Formats: sequence, structure tokens, C-alpha cells
Amino acid sequence: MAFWLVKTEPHVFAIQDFLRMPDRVSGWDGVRNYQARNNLRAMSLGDEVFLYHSNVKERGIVGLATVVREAYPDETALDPGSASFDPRSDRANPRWYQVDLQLVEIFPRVLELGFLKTVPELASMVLLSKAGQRLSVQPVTGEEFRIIRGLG
DNA sequence: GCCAACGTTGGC
DNA sequence: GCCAACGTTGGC
Repeated sequence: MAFWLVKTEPHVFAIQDFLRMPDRVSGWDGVRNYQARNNLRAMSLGDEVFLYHSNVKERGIVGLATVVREAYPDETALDPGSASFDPRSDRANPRWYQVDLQLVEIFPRVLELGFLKTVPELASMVLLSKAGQRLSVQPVTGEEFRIIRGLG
């Protein structure tokens, strides 16, 4: 069992959008960064994933999902009609991958970035580090998961 | 809207 | 293989 955090801009995909999906499951596609992709590929069934809303006023961790399908080729990279199309990817040798996530819970309040920064136990979180600031799929330690879960 | 911090691209 | 230019992310 491992723990992760994925970022999303809510005007593109918000955590509430899971509620409109069958079984509250959504493909997590469109990731076009190699380190983020490698993290997607390292996810296992049952891993727990925090969702983070970025680029909005109330930015922060908004809820929890779980991995219900492990990494498989990202169809949007292979579809010329998709905005996320990447001509360098092909079916025989896919460059980009996605997983499927199922919503577990929308937290009753947003755990805002500014607040997370005040929690001493979270000081070394990737999310709060310079290197991780821009990484859209990142690991979370078991201890960090436990603490954040308690706050949500 | 600005811009720091990175990642990627492409000329050489 | 280096590195300048460019593009993107995302906080502020």
C-alpha cells in the first residue's frame, strides 16, 4: 500500500466531477511530465490518493480517491482529436500512461495550502518542497497520509 | 498579471 | 552533449 497526491485545476477537472462518473470512477489522463508519469506507473491497486486543487483561490487538498486500475496507455495521447494528443506516442510504444481513480471522500473542508504549511509534521512533504511544487503526481509518506487523513 | 522555478526542445 | 530559448506550472 502506497500513498500519493495528484493535482488538478478544478476548471479542467474538479473532485466534484467524480460524482457524475459511473461508480465515481474517472481515468486520470493527460499527464505529460515524465516524473509524474513514472509515479502513475508505480501506483498499485488500492493505493490511496489525495486530490489537490491548484490554481484557484481555495487551493489545497480536497479529498481522497483510490486506485482501481493500474497504469495503462493514455488514450488521449493517441487520439489526434484530443487536446492532449502527442504524435510521439504510439500504440506499439506508448509514451504516456493513465490510471483509473475512484472517489473515496470529498473532505468537508479544503485543507488549504497555507494551512498545510503550518503543520510541522508536514514540513518535508513533496507538495511543500521546491522540487515538488510543480509535480502533478507525487508520493506521500505513510506518516504524512495519516496526519492529513486526520485533518480531513 | 507577474514571475520564479523547472522541464523540454533544438541548434550547434 | 551543451546550453540558450522557450513553454508550462502554479503561487502570489
